[in-house]
Amino acid sequence: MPQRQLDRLFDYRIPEGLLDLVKPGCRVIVPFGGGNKRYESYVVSLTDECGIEAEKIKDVLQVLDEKPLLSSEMLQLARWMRDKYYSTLADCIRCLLPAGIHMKVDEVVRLKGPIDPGLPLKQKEICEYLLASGVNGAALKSELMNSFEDSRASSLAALKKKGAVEIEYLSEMKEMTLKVKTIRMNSESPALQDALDAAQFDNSPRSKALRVLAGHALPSGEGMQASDVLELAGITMSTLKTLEKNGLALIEEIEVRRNSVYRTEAEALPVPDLTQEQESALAAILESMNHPNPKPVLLHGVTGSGKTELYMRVIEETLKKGRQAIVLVPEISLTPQTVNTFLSRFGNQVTVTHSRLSLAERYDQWKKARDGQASVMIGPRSAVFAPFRKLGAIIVDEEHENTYKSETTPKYCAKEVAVERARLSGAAVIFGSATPSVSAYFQAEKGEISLVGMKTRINQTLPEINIVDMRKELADGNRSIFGKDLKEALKENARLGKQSILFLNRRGHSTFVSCRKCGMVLSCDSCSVNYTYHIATDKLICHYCGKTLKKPDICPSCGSKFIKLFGIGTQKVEEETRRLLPSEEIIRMDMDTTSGKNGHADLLHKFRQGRASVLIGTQMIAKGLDFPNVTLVGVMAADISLNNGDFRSGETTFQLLTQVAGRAGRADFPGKVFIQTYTPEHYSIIYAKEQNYEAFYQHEISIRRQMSYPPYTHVFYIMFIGSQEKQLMDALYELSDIMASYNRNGLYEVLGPAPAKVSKIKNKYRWKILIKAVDEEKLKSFSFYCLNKLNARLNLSDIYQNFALDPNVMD
DNA sequence: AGCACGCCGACT
DNA sequence: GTCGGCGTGCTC
Repeated sequence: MPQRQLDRLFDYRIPEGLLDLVKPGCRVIVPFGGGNKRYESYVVSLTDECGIEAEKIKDVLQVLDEKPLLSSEMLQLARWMRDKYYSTLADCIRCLLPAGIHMKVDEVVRLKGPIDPGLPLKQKEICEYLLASGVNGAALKSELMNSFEDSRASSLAALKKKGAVEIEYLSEMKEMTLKVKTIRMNSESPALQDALDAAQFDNSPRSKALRVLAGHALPSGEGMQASDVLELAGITMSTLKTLEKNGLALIEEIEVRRNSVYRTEAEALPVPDLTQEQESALAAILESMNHPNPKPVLLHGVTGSGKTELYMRVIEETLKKGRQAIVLVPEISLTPQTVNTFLSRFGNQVTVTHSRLSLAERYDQWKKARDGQASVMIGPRSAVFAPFRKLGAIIVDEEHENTYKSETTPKYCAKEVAVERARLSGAAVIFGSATPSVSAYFQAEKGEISLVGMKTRINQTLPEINIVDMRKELADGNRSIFGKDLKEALKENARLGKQSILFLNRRGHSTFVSCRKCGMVLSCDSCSVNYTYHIATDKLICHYCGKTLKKPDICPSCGSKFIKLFGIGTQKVEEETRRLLPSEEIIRMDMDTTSGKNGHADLLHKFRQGRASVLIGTQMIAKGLDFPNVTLVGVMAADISLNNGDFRSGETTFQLLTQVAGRAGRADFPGKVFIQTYTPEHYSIIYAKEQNYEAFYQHEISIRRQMSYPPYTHVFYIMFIGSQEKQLMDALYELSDIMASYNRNGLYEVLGPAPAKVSKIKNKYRWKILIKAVDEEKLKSFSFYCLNKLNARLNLSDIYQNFALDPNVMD
């Protein structure tokens, strides 16, 4: 059961007939609780004795698996995850298994005889419903309960007690398909045109929904994924349901077809010879792999140094030893080209998972790994759970990417899981990146992981990188979003028939405040984090400590009135680019233009084919893409990612700019990069220009030390969610008092309470407290000690309490 | 979290 | 008396 209060093991008796079938790692169905409700559950271990009175113990009812789904190693991994990520064992086990194998146990209510006319009204209504809508007087409990306005739980219980109805359980495999809700406009509806016209003029959820639908309508009349519409329009499902009710739209459940993109025969690629540098890097990796419990390796190889070829060699070695390998990649770089590289070398030993596989296909891949039909699994973070028997190596490509942290419970980090899993099975872990995360490099410095470096580019020249000081452009009277040089370069590139990419690394909705004259960015003095502007309240808020202030009208540093909110979006860039290059084809790629099934891939394909000369987009076009004809890259506003209100902003900016620089120009055509910024002296920008990781790291790590940020400290994150804001605040202020009183020697720094970045979701308020400390274990025990005190003092049963250690996003 | 049990007011 | 509303505590 995924509830914290129930997160323990329960003992069951195995009836005679099932004795041989129940094995650790199998799923069984057991009765649970007073009502003996049936649950799918996992057998963790078998024993002859337990400390429970014999009469309390119930029987296992059914065994669901012939072969265990979980090895003892995986069970151990699940237990480790529970402790590490404050989750329940059941949630962790579920996370290790492929989605779609789970059993659904339907509860059916059956009427046992004629209806007693003397029954109270509510109970009689239940019986009448069963008689009228049920099959042979039986109906699904969920449907029964939903057909009444009020709650009938106690009435049903009364009927059960009297023996007027009984509950039966039907277990069946969930259908092994992925169904997706889609919505499309109902072109038959006479009211549709009027509704669309009216939708142009306001911002009601309904109008936003209609605009999104109209904007993405396909001639084929195919529907859009409902989840995409919700995201694009910023609305909820109920709005769409209303549209359907009014006959303006149709909602359908559509089955995701079996996707065979990666089933194609791999094109044979030549096996390249290793360079001197690759040879010695490989030797170093293999040498460290030969230890019985190898230390993880950080492979720091500049862009184009041939990391992938090294991965292949490591996998070859692993397979030779009769062991298996996992390759983790960010979902976005899981392109057919990447996959083809592995397929061409390892053929049908390779299996690939990705988010667009149907549930059945994911299950197939999972079984292949378990049953030894595949030896190499490539996939995003969840591939770290591939059920190999003798795992030999886990490779984590683009180790610095934040996609390795899961945002749903259990909030695991695939990199951490990889290390633990490798420890359990004596496998090697290789982290690869051109711009390693500060934390990984820090671990390498401390000797916790071994560092292997590759500094030479094969077949690649570094583009010319120019930093454009936008303050100077403004002083020179240039108010355009393009600096002079970038403008000229864009025109020149178009004239030469070459392609250009423009980046606007803008993330999230909130924006920062900066002075266009002196470049000063308003930041909180107690957290050294930039203030975030909230349009709803017209105030600046520090997301770490919660300090709030009014937006100033003049710059506190130089007194100029050019103080400005930074919020240019990709649309604005597109508009200006069209004005600059009226005869060129331009593609804009962002959340608004890539919603469809293949929106992303289609636009990239179009650009690759040369059917457009400028590509404008957000981060999504920065990662792992390689366009040979692109010779110019412009970063429109490097400051946006530099000032996103997170202590990692320097790191992410450096990584992004370094990646971007790698996009321009390959061997034959040297490229040009323009980085536009209001803070050209920022170390992230300067070192990215120099492509000097080492210098960047030294600078960054010294700031982390000074400011006590990770990796020098750990941050424990507590979020309370509830419908009464005052109750949340009171509870968290109480918690912060408790923490203050136990924090006599100042080992822990308590920040907050503060509202979460998204302070209200679905009418539930969200407030948080952050605690910083050097020692991870002490931090955890201190936090939980104080939380226990708080829970003993106040009744917080209607508050949802959420915890995370060093989370990816501090929302 | 569910769900039963148990204690209390409203209504036949 | 009996029904059903809600608070409390248990679940092998």
